[in-house]
Amino acid sequence: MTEEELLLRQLFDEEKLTDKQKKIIIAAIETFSEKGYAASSTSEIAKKAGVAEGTIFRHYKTKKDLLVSIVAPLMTKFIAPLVVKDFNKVLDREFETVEEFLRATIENRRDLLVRMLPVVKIMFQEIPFQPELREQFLELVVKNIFNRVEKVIISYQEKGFLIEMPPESIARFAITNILGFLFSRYLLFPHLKWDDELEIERTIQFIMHGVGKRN
Amino acid sequence: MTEEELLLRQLFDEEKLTDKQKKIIIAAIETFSEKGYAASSTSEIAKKAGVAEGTIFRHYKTKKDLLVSIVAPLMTKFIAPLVVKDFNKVLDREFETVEEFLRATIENRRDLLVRMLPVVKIMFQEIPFQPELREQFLELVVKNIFNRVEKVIISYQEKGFLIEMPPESIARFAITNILGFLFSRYLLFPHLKWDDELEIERTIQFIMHGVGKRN
Amino acid sequence: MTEEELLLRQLFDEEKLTDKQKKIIIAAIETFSEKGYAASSTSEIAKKAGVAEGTIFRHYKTKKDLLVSIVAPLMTKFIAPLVVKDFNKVLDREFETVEEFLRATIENRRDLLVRMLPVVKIMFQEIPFQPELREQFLELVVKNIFNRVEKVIISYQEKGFLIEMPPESIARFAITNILGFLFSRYLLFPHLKWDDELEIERTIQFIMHGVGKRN
Amino acid sequence: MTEEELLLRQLFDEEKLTDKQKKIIIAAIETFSEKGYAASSTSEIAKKAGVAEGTIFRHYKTKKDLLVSIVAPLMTKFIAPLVVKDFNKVLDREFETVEEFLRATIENRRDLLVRMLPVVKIMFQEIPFQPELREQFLELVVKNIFNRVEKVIISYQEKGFLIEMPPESIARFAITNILGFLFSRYLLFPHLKWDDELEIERTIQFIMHGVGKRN
DNA sequence: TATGAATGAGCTTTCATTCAT
DNA sequence: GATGAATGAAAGCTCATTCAT
Repeated sequence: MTEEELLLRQLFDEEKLTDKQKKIIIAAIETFSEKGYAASSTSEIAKKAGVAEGTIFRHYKTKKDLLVSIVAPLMTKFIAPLVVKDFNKVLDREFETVEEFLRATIENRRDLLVRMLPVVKIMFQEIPFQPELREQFLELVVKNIFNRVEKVIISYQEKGFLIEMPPESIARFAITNILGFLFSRYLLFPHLKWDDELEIERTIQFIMHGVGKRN
Repeated sequence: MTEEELLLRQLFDEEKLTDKQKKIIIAAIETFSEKGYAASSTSEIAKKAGVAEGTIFRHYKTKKDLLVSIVAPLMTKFIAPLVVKDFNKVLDREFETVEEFLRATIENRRDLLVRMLPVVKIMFQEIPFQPELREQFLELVVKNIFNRVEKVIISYQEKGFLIEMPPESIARFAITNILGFLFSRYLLFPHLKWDDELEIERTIQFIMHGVGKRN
Repeated sequence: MTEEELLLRQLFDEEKLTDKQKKIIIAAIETFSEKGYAASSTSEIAKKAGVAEGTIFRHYKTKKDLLVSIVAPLMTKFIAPLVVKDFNKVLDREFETVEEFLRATIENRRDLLVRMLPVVKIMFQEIPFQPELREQFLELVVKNIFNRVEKVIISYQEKGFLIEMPPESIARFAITNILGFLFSRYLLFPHLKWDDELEIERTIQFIMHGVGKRN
Repeated sequence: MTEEELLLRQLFDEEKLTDKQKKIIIAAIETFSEKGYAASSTSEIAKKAGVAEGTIFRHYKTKKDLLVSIVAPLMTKFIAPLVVKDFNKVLDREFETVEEFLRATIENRRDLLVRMLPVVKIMFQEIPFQPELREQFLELVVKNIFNRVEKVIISYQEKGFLIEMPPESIARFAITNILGFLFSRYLLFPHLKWDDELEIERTIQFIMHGVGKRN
């Protein structure tokens, strides 16, 4: 059992899901992620999950309900915690540079993030079309993350490691560049050859120093 | 007739499309952009275009053909030129700073880009699911743009305005941050309040100097 | 319930078909036989069968699949056995003339054959256009029947009742003339008046003695 | 230009058809023959004929009209004459055997018949479904041919070459066996290996003497 | 006369959803 | 709870036919 499946099962246990429900969710994640929500059929998901078509509708009133039931709890319980996990520790440590913080943050979470990419992919694919998800995303993820991240940023600004730009802008740039790398790497052009360590290092360097030459 | 429609019509004239074909394309862009490709029905597009459903299939053998016929020529004829337009002029000018170049590049094109956002949205929504589009995108847009952008970057590197990072990485960061802003601004959170000029300025500043403090 | 339907139901039971599937097959046979495969619509078949159109496609992936599913098993289970049924008995009997054998063979089977004519009609209508059916027909019917018929012919040749022509040619002539009568009678010109018994007798006479006068 | 095309063109000239009409008819024969009438589309015929779709409907009000326009004149002007051609000569000649008559009749016409098989195929495919064609066939071909053939048969009966069976029955058997051979050979199993001369000889022998042994 | 874009009815097929078992 | 046959609306697509040019 992979770490990802473990994580999902943890989640399942909290929700007290039956065995069939778990299989349905795993199959749905795989299918939605590969083909997109609209192009996925419930019959295909049922087949992949090894359950009857009717079983899906016993647990989820509609197909959209299945989508929301997958993405919503993962937004609350998984993605937000993933990003802000251990930030308190970081905040307590002294003399740490921002570079080290970023490196630790990215590297610690990269593997897991990669494994969760199917769900992330679904999330970003569907947010433009599902107002329900968009609002949940704003409420649960964006606000949550930005709040926590801003605190870290302010702390580093106070230590003189970061410029005086508004914390939410710094947060946006940091997140944009991390996600920008991950999206190029795993969603848009997974077939190209990538030197992951080097790209991460460059991303950190870029976030910190930009590309303008200091004279 | 909006400027966007004008632009489309320019494009149409080059392709010598009939009146109905133009209406179909406009309706398809609108529908695909609003609902995504898979969730759009040809009957809805036909209705919106004011033509019979059969007319769509007279011009485009399949629904996917319609998608590709919309996105592909816009990739070749519009998006790539849009990004690299006037780069030669820029390259000729002396004493110009990178900041000014970025500002000119972004501001010149922003309005148009915003109007073309429906197509851009379709492009990025469908690239993960349509290998055909992904390859065309790599071939027509990525290579084309990166080639041109790299020349500009090298020229600025020679003038001592940019650090010695590989040009394609600098290009990736610049594009990531510009698109990152535009996506947040227009696709993900169009409902939030934005101070566009300020955000553009900050994006430029960020690209140039990062967020690390110079001691 | 007619004898034909009884026969079909026998067949159905072996295949363990649901009630709706049986209705679909009966309706399909009727429709294909009346209008030909290509001119029959699935919606008409569904209406005639009293099921929803979707039900047809739940059981038969495509319309062609429905055609093949009707014709193929009837070729294996019905037509070949029909023709060669009881041949062993015939082979065991002594002193029987070929005329009596032909008369028994034709008369025994004529009623049933007439009732199965819809399926036979479909078979012969579609064999020129469906390579799949043609191959199945060759494999299941032609080889099977010719093998058995040849044995009978050789047995009668040994008894001195038949000339020394190759058995497969004799078989071909016999079958041609029997089918030729049945086709003229039931497919091409069913509206003409026919004296069936007389025509059968003449057919037998013709097969045995030809039309040349013995001097 | 093959003999078949020559024949068609002869026919065309009598009907004073335009060049496009001829092309349409040739294309329609080819398509109907390959796929059957219902499975052939007018657009495919138009493409094959090198004319616009509209052109077909300028000359033939409906698709069925095109079918009838092809089959009907060929029934009157071609098939009936083909079968009964030169019968008068035959009737005049003395001492000719039936075998020689059949051999001459079959062999003389076989090549041409083979080339006309597409039309013959269409005719027999569609007669069961098109009452119009069936009536024309009965009127133009069956009666015509049977009349002429019967005269020949009676003549040979008078000469003592044929048994006293009703002429129309003798005609039916002869035609059945000739067509039976040609259908097996060219429509049902064209892929098998055939020794044409031998089969024709056997067919003649069979028609004359049957398969019963003379003791 | 010939064209071919346009039509819309109708085709085959898919699919989310229901419900008797 | 679980099933899967059945549904029927709607999907993508085809095609004979029309008509302005």
